[in-house]
Amino acid sequence: MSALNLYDTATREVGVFTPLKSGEVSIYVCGATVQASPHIGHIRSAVNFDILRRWLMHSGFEVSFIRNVTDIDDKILQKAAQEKTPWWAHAMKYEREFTAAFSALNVLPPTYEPRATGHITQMIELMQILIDNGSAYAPGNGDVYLEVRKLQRYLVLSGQRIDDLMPAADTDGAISMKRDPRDFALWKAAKPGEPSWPTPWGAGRPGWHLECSAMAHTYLGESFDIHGGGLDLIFPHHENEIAQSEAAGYGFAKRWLHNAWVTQSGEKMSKSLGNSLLVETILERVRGIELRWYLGSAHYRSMLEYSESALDESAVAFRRIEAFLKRATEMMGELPTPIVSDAFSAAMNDDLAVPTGLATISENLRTGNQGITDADHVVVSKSASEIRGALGILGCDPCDSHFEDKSGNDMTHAMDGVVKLALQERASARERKDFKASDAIRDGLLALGITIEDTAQGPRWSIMEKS
RNA sequence: GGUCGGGUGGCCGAGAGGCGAGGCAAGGGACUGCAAAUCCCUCUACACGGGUUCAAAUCCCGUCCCGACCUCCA
Repeated sequence: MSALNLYDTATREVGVFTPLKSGEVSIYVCGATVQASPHIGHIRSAVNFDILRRWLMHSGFEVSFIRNVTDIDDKILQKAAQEKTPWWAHAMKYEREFTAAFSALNVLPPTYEPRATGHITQMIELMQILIDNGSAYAPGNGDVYLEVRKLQRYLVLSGQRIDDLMPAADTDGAISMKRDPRDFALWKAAKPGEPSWPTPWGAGRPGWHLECSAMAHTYLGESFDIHGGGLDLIFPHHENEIAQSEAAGYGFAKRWLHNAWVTQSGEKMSKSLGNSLLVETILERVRGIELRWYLGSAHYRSMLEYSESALDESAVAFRRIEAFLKRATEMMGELPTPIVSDAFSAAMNDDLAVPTGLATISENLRTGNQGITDADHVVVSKSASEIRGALGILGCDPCDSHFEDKSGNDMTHAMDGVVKLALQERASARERKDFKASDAIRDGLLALGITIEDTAQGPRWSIMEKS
């Protein structure tokens, strides 16, 4: 089997992935700033990195997966003030929404999920190092800045030059205490009424995502394998993380992965544009597993142009796969064992080429369906196993216990009996060629959301999924 | 202005020098009492103009168009 190749934003090239420690992979992904409800763009990012994680685990790696929660920032304070709720209550509310959305989409919980507010000590330690070695300065107004002109390297991810950057909007001309307008805040002095934590340089709160540098260091060490996040974090968020960490002498991330957006009419989904689609809203239309299938089906570096028809089409395609697995299971009398095929592996090893991987599912689906028609157990078993194996990597295995109905009032058995009684009536009507009566039964069941299919092995019924 | 992506059939979406991924839709067919489900067949493409090459969707040059980032967006 071929080795895993991954893209690296820093080099803009796909190359062989070799972890720092053999057999182990450390990943830090920028999670949510919990200031509002999650939209499908946020969750796409989580799904993409979850697929990476599952693939690494399948490939035999021990994966440490850290995904942070930024629970203190300007927008959280601003929105909490608008809603007249304490900032921490605001943050917690949305953190729960994110957690619920992750769970609904079968995103594995991270190995650890550190919150910014729980790591102020580590941030102070980091700032102390940066001030001591001359990389950062505290001009006395309570802020702490990183001096970008002193950095050995800066803007290595975005490939820009400091002098090409547009003047920063936050410099406020003469008021600025910065040595250079491009210097950025590691720590921000508290304004009256704002929450703050004491430091040697004054009370305040984290600046440019200092928490990510501090927490990555705390849980993954000075160097780690992969840092992930959305495309829009490249600059300035990730550039600043690199600057803060490298100035402290850390090796930091060896590889950078960035996922592309979900767009609408070609435009990025964002709250400011008013075109964001909340996960909650979409889940009224399709099931979590279907939304995940949709979000995961595009290559992670490609924009995913959202439309209702594309979502619906994708859900229908997924149900076809599900229906096959169900029929295959009925035919074989047991769940197919998941097997990851060589073709699917090759696709995943090529920078997680999910779309190419999906082609292998389509091919298996076709041969598998033919196998059912031919009652060929060997063919059906192989196809079903390979499909299940691929779906498992994508986090969309319908047999995954995560997607089981946990309501506890499973009426399937009773229902099966009732429907079979109706089907017996229909069968006898068909025997006496009373198709009017037999169709009436079928239509009646259909009206209740139960579809009937006549197969060589007799009729089978299923409940239509919501759509 | 700087930086980075992208333009592939009716639609979605891979590929990155030579064998036309795959899906959806459409049309035809098989199966069926009719359906449904399933299978088979058919169709169409690489934004534009040059160039390199035996061979270009793929490499080079130029043009047009779209998008993103440029100090707190996934």
